[in-house]
Amino acid sequence: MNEQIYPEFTGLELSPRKVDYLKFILEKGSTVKTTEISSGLQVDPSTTTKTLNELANAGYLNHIPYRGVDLTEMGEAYAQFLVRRHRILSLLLTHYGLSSEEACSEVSRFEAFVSRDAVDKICSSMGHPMFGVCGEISHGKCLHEESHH
Amino acid sequence: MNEQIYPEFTGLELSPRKVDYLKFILEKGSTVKTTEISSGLQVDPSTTTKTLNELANAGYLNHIPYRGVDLTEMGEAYAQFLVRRHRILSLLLTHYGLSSEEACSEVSRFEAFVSRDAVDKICSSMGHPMFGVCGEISHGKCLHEESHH
DNA sequence: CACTAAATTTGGCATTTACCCAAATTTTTG
DNA sequence: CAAAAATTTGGGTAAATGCCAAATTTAGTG
Repeated sequence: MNEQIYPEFTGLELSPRKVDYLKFILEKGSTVKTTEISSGLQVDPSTTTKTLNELANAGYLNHIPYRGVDLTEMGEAYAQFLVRRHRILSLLLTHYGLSSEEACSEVSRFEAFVSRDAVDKICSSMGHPMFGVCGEISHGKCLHEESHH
Repeated sequence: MNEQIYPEFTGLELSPRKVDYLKFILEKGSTVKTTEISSGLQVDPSTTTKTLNELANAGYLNHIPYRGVDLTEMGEAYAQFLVRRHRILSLLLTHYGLSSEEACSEVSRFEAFVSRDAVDKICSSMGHPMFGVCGEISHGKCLHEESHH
């Protein structure tokens, strides 16, 4: 019952790279330092700082300068969707002859452009699988939505 | 036996918008005028001219100024891939609870980032379907590739 | 505790994609 | 042929990404 308090989202609000940042931060759990992200995503620290600020201004992160970032409540809910999307789509592609690695890197290229609506439909059509090729799949939101019908 | 004369391509060489241009031009067949494209893609004619020049410089189109464009041999082969990719991916999504329209517009958003490798695998895994939700599917290249194994 | 090294942030720039507007230029047409 | 329609040019803008150099802050160490 956390799902309802955030405004609707389409899943298309973030650019590809910002999606990477949020997923990375969620997967690290807790506070993350600029350097961790820079080396994780292979970009210059100054680039990281700037992107982090944008994500913070948009409400996804709390950024304490020189200290690090962590997800806001909204950022966490959103990042959970991002990870679910990644996993559902990757799993889907493995059903069509792609290896886990291929599926994963393929999906990384386009996932930012797949809507939440589509993901939810795919997810329920697959029977809300619990495991994907890159980890466990959580279904907070998509299950809720269905019961609203 | 036209498929081999072009260099390998990954399917990722064109930006999303350029993909739209090529698909549009292929579907029009024959020579296309700037205005047709502008109104078809809903952009200013000057934008169209510029994009057309870029596609021509990259070898996909012949552009005769003030007259129009048509696909080079290479451009046509490439555009055929683009259309096949669009149709295969759209068809795929309709198997997961999306309507034809949803699938089509969803795919339009991300198709430019799906590799030819992935498309070929999906295509053969689906048994090279002949019809998609937005038209007939041609399999020039993907069938050839398989026999090369 | 001062000082240097490491981490972060700022400011300045560059590139790619995409687009628009206004002003030429070319083609078409009445 | 002259006005209208179509195209192209030239000049700009904005978002997304990312690097470098310089400044700032934090941390580690005698």
